Amino acid sequence: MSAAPHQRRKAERPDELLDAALALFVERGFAATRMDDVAQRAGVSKGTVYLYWSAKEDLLRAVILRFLGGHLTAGDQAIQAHDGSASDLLRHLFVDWWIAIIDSPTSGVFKLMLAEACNFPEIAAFYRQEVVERGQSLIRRIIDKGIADGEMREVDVEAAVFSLMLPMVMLCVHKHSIGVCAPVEGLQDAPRLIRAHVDLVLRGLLREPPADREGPA
Amino acid sequence: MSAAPHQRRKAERPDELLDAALALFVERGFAATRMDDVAQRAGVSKGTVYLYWSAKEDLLRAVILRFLGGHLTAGDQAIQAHDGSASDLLRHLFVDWWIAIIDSPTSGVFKLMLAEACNFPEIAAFYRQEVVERGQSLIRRIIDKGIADGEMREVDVEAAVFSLMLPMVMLCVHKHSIGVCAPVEGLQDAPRLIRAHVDLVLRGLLREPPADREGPA
Amino acid sequence: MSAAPHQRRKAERPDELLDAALALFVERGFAATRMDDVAQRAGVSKGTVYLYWSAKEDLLRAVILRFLGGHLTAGDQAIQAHDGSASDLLRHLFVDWWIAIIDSPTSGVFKLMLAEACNFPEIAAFYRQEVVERGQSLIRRIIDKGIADGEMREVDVEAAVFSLMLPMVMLCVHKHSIGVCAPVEGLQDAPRLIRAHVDLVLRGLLREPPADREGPA
Amino acid sequence: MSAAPHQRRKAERPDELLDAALALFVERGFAATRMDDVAQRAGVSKGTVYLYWSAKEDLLRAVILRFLGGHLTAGDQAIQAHDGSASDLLRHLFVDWWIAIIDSPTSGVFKLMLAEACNFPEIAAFYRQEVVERGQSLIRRIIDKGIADGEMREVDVEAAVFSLMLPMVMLCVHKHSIGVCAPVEGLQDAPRLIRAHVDLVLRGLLREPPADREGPA
DNA sequence: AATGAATGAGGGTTCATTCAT
DNA sequence: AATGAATGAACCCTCATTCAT
Repeated sequence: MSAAPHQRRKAERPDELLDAALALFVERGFAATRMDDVAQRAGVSKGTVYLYWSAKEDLLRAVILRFLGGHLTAGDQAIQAHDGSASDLLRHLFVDWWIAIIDSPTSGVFKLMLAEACNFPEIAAFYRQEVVERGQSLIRRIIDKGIADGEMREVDVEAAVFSLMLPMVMLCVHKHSIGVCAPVEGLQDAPRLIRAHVDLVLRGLLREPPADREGPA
Repeated sequence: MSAAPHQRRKAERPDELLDAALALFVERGFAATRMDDVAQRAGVSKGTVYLYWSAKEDLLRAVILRFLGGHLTAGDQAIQAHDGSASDLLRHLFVDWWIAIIDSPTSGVFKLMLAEACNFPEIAAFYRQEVVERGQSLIRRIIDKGIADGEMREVDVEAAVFSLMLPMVMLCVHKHSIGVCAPVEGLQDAPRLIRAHVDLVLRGLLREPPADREGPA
Repeated sequence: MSAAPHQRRKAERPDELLDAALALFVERGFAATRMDDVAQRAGVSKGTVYLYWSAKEDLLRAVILRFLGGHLTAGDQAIQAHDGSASDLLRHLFVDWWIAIIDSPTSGVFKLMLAEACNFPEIAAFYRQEVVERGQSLIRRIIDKGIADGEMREVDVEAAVFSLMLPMVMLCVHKHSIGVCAPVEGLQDAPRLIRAHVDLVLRGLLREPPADREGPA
Repeated sequence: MSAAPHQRRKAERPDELLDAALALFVERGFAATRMDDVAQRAGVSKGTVYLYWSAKEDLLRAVILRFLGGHLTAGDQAIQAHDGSASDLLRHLFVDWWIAIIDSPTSGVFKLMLAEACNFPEIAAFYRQEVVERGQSLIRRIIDKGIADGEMREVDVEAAVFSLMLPMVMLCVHKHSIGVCAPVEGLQDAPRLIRAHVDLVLRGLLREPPADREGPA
């Protein structure tokens, strides 16, 4: 409530600092971000950051962990709760999930991870296991179900997973990279691209493509 | 064959330095790479780098320019020379072009650009114009041709372009990122993924999908 | 017997803090000791130290003053009370006094003073006056008496004083320095060294050395 | 010869820096000395120090090693070369050696070592082995010889060694401590104190003390 | 009296850049 | 053209000190 320099806000501080750190790490890169900048953006002084993490690297770890926590578990549960066909799952859950991700701060973590993976192999290993592989497995289960149900052709499932996922991740990366400073016309409207991509790939996957109602945008 | 080794050395210095700089910028990031590291990797002393570029940023610019030069023009000419159908172009030229890119140092430039775009907007603008937009335009022309020939459905062309391109770029980025330190099973075999992706998307694009000869890999 | 434990605590806080501060200042040096360490060793929080002393330097001053208070006055009185010969005084009072000092926390103050004298000239001046010079004067009076009584030769009294005192101080310093981390064999048994030293010097001082009853230890 | 900022003096720099570092470490203590101060005193900039030692602690190690190198070996050889009696050795070699030490920068190393031993146990172990124990052993051999020759009584040799050495070391420590900022009258004239101390102890050691020619100073 | 979150100046160390050789 | 010693600004991190509670 008070605005005195010595506010006592231990409870809120860490989250504010993690928000600030994520924004700056994503925008400038880890090495190019100064601890001072993080502190200032969160409205505290340099020393305060060190009350919560003992080194810049620890702060990075905390940022990654925090912003990769919830989403995947949410996706997992949504799939289990859903009882539609595989193409329904892709057309709705998958699409909605990625639209939400792109709008959330988590989208930045993809850029951050890809940029810093080599410098922090231990964080990269966590990312691969908890994000990449869990994500792959979610999509794979959907496609497997589609094939088992006879809805989809017997494709190279692993490759199809990547056809679905890689452009999603790339949209996230792009949004926080070229998208910020040299916007590419047509890459701005992520929801439209996501829907169109899923439609296109789905038509490639399905045994019986739907009647063609759509013309060019 | 060539001049004396010592002479040849001199003439090749800048290229050796650019090679070294690219490798390190891609692996560690621009800010985390020291001029000393670049010099050492090229087998010269720190001061020598400054004989060719007057600042670290200039070196970055030179690296980007050098490694983004040729490939696109080559693609441009190949398309013009080719006289097959749109699906042939995608299945052969597009696929071969990207397989070559992934194996070349240029694949690293994508990671570098995405990581540093915000810090060097001027380089990002160049990249958008010379790489992203020219690339888009190449693919768009192929799809436009496919539609004009009646081979392809009247899809959202812009979205289809991104469906084709984004995973290619993502494979490049991944190769120099998680792929280095926490390899993801299934993402290692890029040629197979590229072919499968083009097949899948192509089947989504074509008016009359080919008979289904392929099972899962 | 005493007040409630909580009450007693409060009253003894400053002393507990001074004990902690002395131990750490002696072990690590003044500059290398953190206020936090002092507080923790005394079982209080950092801020509490500032309730009693307003700066780290003040704490140092308090430590020095406290631990250099009593001993010398005690020595003074003991000499006045004693009515034996000069050699008796040395062999008993002097020896016992130093044996007690070495075992007490005061021995650490010598190390602390010698290490910090240049940085705190005002404390050094106090030390010189209250400790060095009063100590010198005590010993000088003993030797003067020995000479006046004809028991001792007419030696360079000032030099003899230092011959007696310097090794005592050195034993104290050593105990808290090399003695802690790289013990020197033979320097561990301070009482034996003190007695032997006094014997040796006394034999050098006396007009008629005692019959030689002792062999090597 | 030139005074340009970019002098090329790799050969002389380290010694100049070690001189500066010793002086400051001795005067202010290791922790209280800034690398900046060391650099400035040697007339170079902060970064230059790191061209020669990679951390402050390494600089400390180098200082200790450099200034404890020669003296003891010199003492060793002098004893072997000398063919006089044990009392001659003490009265001349020992006295001269310590007078030289006190006047040399090495005397400061004793203060530095005693102050920092606990913080750098590995350096302390080196000091104990190379300085303390070698020094002890030199003196012990002299006294052993004196006893073997029948010149000296059969005293506690180890204790006698300390009676001779401790005041010498203490004079060194004192010179760089209280002696700098709160000079003690009578402790200023080290040569006189050293000679008087050796005389006194020698008279305690000898079987037949010399006739008493000397009065008080 | 006591706490401990917060501050910010300061020190160790790094590294882009310069320049005499 | 090439070197590498030297510089000094900048950054990470520490810690004496403050102050709201």
